[in-house]
Amino acid sequence: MLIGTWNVNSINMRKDHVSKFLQEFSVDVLALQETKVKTENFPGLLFKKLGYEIYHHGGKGRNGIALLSKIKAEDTKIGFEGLKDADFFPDAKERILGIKISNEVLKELWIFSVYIPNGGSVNSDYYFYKLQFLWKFRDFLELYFSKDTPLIIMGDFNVAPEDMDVYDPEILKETICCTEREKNAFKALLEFGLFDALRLKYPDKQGIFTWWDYQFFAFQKNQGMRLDHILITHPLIDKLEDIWVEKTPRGWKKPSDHTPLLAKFNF
DNA sequence: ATGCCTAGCTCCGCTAGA
Repeated sequence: MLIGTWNVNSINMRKDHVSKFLQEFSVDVLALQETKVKTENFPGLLFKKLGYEIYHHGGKGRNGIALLSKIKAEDTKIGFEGLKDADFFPDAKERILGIKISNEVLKELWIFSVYIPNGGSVNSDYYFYKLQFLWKFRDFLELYFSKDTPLIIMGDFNVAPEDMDVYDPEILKETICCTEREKNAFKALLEFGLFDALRLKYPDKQGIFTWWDYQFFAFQKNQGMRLDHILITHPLIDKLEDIWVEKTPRGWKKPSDHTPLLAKFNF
C-alpha cells in the first residue's frame, strides 16, 4: 500500500496536479490539507472517476482536510469529537479527519489527515493556540487509541522537529515552526507512541524538505523546511518499506508551496 | 529573512500562510 500526504494550498487551484499525481504514482490513500473549500464544495468528481472514495471537511476559504482512498472507510472521526473541551478548538473539524479501513493483512487501520495551525508570529495568541492544539491532539489519540493500534497520522504539522530539518537553523532559530516550544509539543505528541517514519529510515539525512517558500527562489536553492510528516505506531514499523519526499509536483506549473511525502508499506 | 509569492474574500487592498 502506498500512502501520502500533501498540503495542496487550495484544491480548486491544484485539482489537476492531484489528479496527475494520483495516476502517476498509483497512490492508495492520499491525505490533503488546506483544501480551502467548504465541505460540500469539494471538487470530488475528478477523483471519484479515478476510483477514489472522498472524505473531506472544510470551511470557507481556509483550512480543510481530505482523504482520498481506494479503500472504503468503515468509520470516520472529525475534529476533537468526544473531548469535553472540543468547543475550545472551533476549527479542529477543518484540521483533523480520520478513516478506519482494513485489508487482508490488517483488520483495522486508522489513517488521519492533519493540519496543525501555523501559529502566526511567535508568542502571539495564535502561537499558543497552536501549542495547545498539539497537546490536545495527544489527548484525542489517548481517548480512542493505544500505542498498539495500527495508526498512521499524516499531514502538515507546521513543526520542523530538528535543526537538520531546515535549510539554515541559525537564520531560523526561534522563528515560527522552529521554536523549542513547538519542537517540545511535537515530541510530546510522539510520546503517545508515534514514530516519525522518515527518521526511522533516514535518521541523519540532511536537506530533506517538504515545503519551500514561494519567494526568494527558495525551491531552486533548496531552502526549505520539513514540516509534513507521516507518523506511525510500532505495529507498522516492520511493515514500512520506504518513505520519500516526491519533489516533482513542486516543479510543476503553478505549484503548491508544499510537495507530497509518500510511504510504501508491505500490506 | 520579512513580504520579494500565492490564494481567498471582498470588492481592486487586505489577511494568512510558514
